[in-house]
Amino acid sequence: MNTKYKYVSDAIEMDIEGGKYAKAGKLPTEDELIELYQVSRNTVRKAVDILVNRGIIMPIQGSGMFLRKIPAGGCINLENFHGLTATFADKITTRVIDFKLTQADEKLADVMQCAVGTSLYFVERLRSIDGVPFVVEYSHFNKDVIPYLNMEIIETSIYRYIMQDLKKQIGYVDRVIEAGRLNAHDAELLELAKGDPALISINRAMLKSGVVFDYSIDIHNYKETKFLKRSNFV
Amino acid sequence: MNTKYKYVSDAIEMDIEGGKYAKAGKLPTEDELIELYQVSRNTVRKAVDILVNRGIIMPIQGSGMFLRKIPAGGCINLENFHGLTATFADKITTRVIDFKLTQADEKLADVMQCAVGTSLYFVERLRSIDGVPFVVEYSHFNKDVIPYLNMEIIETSIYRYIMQDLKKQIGYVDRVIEAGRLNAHDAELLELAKGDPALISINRAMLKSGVVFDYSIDIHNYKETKFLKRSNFV
DNA sequence: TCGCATTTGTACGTATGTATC
DNA sequence: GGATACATACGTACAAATGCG
Repeated sequence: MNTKYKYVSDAIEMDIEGGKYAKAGKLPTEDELIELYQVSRNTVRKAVDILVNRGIIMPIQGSGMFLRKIPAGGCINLENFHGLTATFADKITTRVIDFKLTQADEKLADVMQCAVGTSLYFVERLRSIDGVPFVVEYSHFNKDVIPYLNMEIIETSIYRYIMQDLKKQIGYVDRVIEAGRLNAHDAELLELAKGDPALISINRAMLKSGVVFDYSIDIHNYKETKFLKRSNFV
Repeated sequence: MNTKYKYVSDAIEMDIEGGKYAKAGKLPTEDELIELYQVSRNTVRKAVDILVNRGIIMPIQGSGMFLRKIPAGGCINLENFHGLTATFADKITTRVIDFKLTQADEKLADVMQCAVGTSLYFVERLRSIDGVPFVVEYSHFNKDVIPYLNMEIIETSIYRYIMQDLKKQIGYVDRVIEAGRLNAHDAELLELAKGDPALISINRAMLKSGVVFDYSIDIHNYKETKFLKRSNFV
């Protein structure tokens, strides 16, 4: 089910990343994009809206649609979907610490909106970027949604597997971000000291149908991680 | 310049907050909202889109537009604009630590996209919620945009002053979130210990015209602060 | 300073597709 | 399979901000 606006949005984004509009610092006008992609104005505007919401461009009435400058130092853009693989792509290495089948206890059943006893995959992974330990991820996946997982999948990207192979559409992600202290276990994995600060992200991911399929706790290396959040107001 | 979609969006949001749809757990259908507000379908959809992007509702095709549950424990929603006053409203007290007129040095001129030597207001504030120290904010405001500030304004909400009194429209906010350690000064203000973890947010705010008017560094009490980020995918 | 062209923003209408119930 | 409800996509017209002459 491919849509025109998604196609246009992706095409524009790739052109931005390819540096096509870097010199001008702005996109072509709406009329030019209409001509270029042979779609209606609404479709161009819907495509552009996606990029606006992701903080990539900044339209200014009467003037144009300007590229937003990228802040220094590999931030994880919270609008990008599963930040890590989107931001660092091929630089990531993953070490699987634990991988097993479990059952939802009461607390997990509550946050994952499933029955107590539902089969869950539990995965603990250490992910490094250019060899530097970056984040310890404790993940729970609902086996009703993701019937099968293996080492190869969890060593690369589970999200890609869900979308490309299982053909399921990810709809919504809730993320709570806070700071805390490292326990001994996480500190060792991240090559930091027990009691050091930690940047913690607790995530709940849902399909378009609203079904929760992932609940995970990410303990980030505070020296290496920055989150970027860009907002637009109406 | 009041728009219909903003009116409808605000109206729906107030109804949600007032608990009008809590029992059903979902909004009226698009057709019902069209009838209710006497606007076109596109306008209803645009109004609803705002709430979707803010993570307040979750439309599911063929089914309805469902309310998204609010996570426990007073998170600051990163989609809400200037989180603090939006989230905690009347519980906030502000203590002004420092307030002076300065000039942009090279670093500030760079991030604020103004000339070196531009007049800036510098404000240091400690904000508490229900008497608990919550965040130390170090803010720089471009005096070309905000020609006048006084104690009363900085003790309440500068953003409200900009919008309601100066009638300027806030367009974009960039926010970088990281964790670090408290220095002695901030620790004392937050009633924590030097070296304790800190949740740090560094913000740049722009008007709709793209002019940067605020650059601020917020040092949050890590025991009290949680950020909430909700995303939708296409 | 004024006016005009450019460019994005708002609002309406219509038709058809697609997922859910 | 039919009804319901959200999603995509086309079109039109006018408003509002910017920028240039």
